[in-house]
Amino acid sequence: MTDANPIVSALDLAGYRLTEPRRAVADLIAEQTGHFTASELERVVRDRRLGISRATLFRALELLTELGVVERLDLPTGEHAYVPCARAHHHHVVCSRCGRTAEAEDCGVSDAVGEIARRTGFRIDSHRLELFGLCRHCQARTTSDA
Amino acid sequence: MTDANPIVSALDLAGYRLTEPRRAVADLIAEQTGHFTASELERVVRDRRLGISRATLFRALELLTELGVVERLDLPTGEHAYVPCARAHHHHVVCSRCGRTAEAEDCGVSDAVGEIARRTGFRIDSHRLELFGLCRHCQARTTSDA
DNA sequence: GAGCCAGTTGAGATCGAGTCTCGACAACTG
DNA sequence: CAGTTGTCGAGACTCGATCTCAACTGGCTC
Repeated sequence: MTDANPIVSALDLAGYRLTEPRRAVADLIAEQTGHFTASELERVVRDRRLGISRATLFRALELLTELGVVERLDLPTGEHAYVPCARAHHHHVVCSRCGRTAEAEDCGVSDAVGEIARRTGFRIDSHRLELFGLCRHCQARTTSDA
Repeated sequence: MTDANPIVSALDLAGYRLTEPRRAVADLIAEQTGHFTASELERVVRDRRLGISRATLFRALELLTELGVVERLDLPTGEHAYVPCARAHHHHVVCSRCGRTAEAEDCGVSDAVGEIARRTGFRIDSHRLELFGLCRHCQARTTSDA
């Protein structure tokens, strides 16, 4: 089987060894539709008896974060979560009901950042914008539910 | 002594007891110029023999966060930090060298957020923008240093 | 000023995410 | 196919944060 999983290819391209555990983690991540926490993955690993240790899981996540194929974000609760994503700079919109995420491009954010830099006198090197709300699907459900 | 410390007044107004430990924590926070982590505060408490337990410190921080007089933010390193701040919605600019923070008002961010909502179809309820860079002071020092 | 009582506190156990160590193992190279 | 070396697994460890529960105290009442 040629690897259909782009995460695996990313590892390969970056010159990392394609080990069994890494493939497994890559597959797990690839099947996530929204954000996920390390402990969620951990549970899946345990349930499916994939035999991947916690250390390896964290190492894989760290590696993939470095490669830019997943991104770490902070939920309003203070939890750390991960989202699979593309390399370019963008922002994440997280559904607080179902956990679905969407990526949003700049949309004028960098203009705002420039304006903030001007007003505060700071030289802004990086920024992080995280958005929380309801996805289309959950909005519809809320209207009919409540 | 009438309490000059606005954090103490905020506690009072919200109907919480003005206990010795809370006053002490409020004072500590009031003297911070930038962001600070819970463990930094913890060290200060220990150094000054204020006799405040960790649990109390965390409880006070939680309470003050709830009241909106401090805000919790996530540093790029993944650490949790706090900044004293006003109640209105705004964003924090953090100097990655010295830790100074500035508050930035909207500056067009909410327009961008609206645009993102439109494009993704999400109903955005809240967002968090954190900016990292160098403050004026550290920019000057960098230029002369390097 | 004394007494009462719910809200708070302190000490320390506990939790839980994440990291580290180190011997064993397996992926790529020639 | 053997060697090199990157990676893995198990489990101890770290450390931020939370919880428990008995003791205490701030603020109200009289």
